[in-house]
Amino acid sequence: MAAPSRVPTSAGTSREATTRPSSGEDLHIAVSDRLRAARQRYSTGRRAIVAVLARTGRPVTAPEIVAQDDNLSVSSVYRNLAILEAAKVVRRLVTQEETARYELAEEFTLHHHHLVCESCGLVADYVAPTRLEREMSKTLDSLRDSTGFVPRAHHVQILGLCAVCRRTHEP
Amino acid sequence: MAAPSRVPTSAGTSREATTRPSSGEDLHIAVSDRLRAARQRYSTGRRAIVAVLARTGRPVTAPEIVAQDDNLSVSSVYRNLAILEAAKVVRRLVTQEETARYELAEEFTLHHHHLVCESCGLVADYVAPTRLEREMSKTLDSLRDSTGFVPRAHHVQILGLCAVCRRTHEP
DNA sequence: TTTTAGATGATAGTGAGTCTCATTCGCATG
DNA sequence: CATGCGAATGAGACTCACTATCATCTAAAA
Repeated sequence: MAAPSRVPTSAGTSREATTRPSSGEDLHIAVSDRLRAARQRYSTGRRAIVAVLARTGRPVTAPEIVAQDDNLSVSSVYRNLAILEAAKVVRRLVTQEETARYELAEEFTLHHHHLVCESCGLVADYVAPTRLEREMSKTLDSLRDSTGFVPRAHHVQILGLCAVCRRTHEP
Repeated sequence: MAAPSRVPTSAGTSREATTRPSSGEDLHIAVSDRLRAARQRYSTGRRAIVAVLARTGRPVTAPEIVAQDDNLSVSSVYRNLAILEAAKVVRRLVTQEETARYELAEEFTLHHHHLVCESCGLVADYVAPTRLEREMSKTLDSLRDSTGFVPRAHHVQILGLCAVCRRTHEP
């Protein structure tokens, strides 16, 4: 498949659009607190992973993280991503491609969804209109009431063609 | 992870809820037409795969398909699933688990989304309220207009606890 | 019946993700 | 400062979903 490593400005969402001002040292302090609450240390390797996630500003794969920092080993990255996910610091998400992607948890960003380009694999953040989110909340409430399923989170993927591929490749 | 092979009645959606009356021989005729349009044959193996998908009524993995029919080989199942997907007969979807799942395309079912149980991995079909779908359509329209991204499809995953796991396991 | 394109399946290969375990780090004591 | 100890690390073996190869087989057309 094509390399999905491109800046997501094409989809109209700017790189920092979904990142709160807690981007700098505040982020690391907040993450540290959260890990301490989970009785986990904020080690150098974990800090490096969080730094990559914050710097990139869009979901990245584990191999990409390893490639971006020579000091990170494969096994440690996977182990620490699992720990960070359990501590609700990062969120693991899957798209149509074969590799899982990771991003900072929504506490450190805005509630958002994803645009997935079916041609190049680009994954861009997308903040949905309030009206849609409101309707989604109502739906989840009634789902809980009318069935036994207890919703905890929802995730919308919008598949299509990003602006670049639309011009470049297909009609 | 837990075995995700259980009947989805627990989530309030019955097994056939998302399958149109074209379940019987009509289904195979429609699929045959679609394959012919794609210049592909409706071979025995492909018919067997479609039969499994229609019979199961919820997304299944490739290994599950192989296990359900002794006459199917691994390589043929994967090859034919790819061909059926290209011909828009089946749809490939991914969840939080590591394995991809396949279901009949929406032309042969109703437009629906998925409830994913975070405890046992169950994936159940879910038909959303009209109001939500209407709001989603509006959102996609404005997305197309305001950004360069051209939406082609959307997919909602609702993560949570199914009725069974809610009673059995966690509080 | 012959031809031939397409379908099949055994098998080897790829790569993401996991497990193991010996080593090292970091923090807290004596 | 030294020592101890649990947690973190990383190299590498391993698992498994998925793909590529290729010889064989099937079935539609001539």
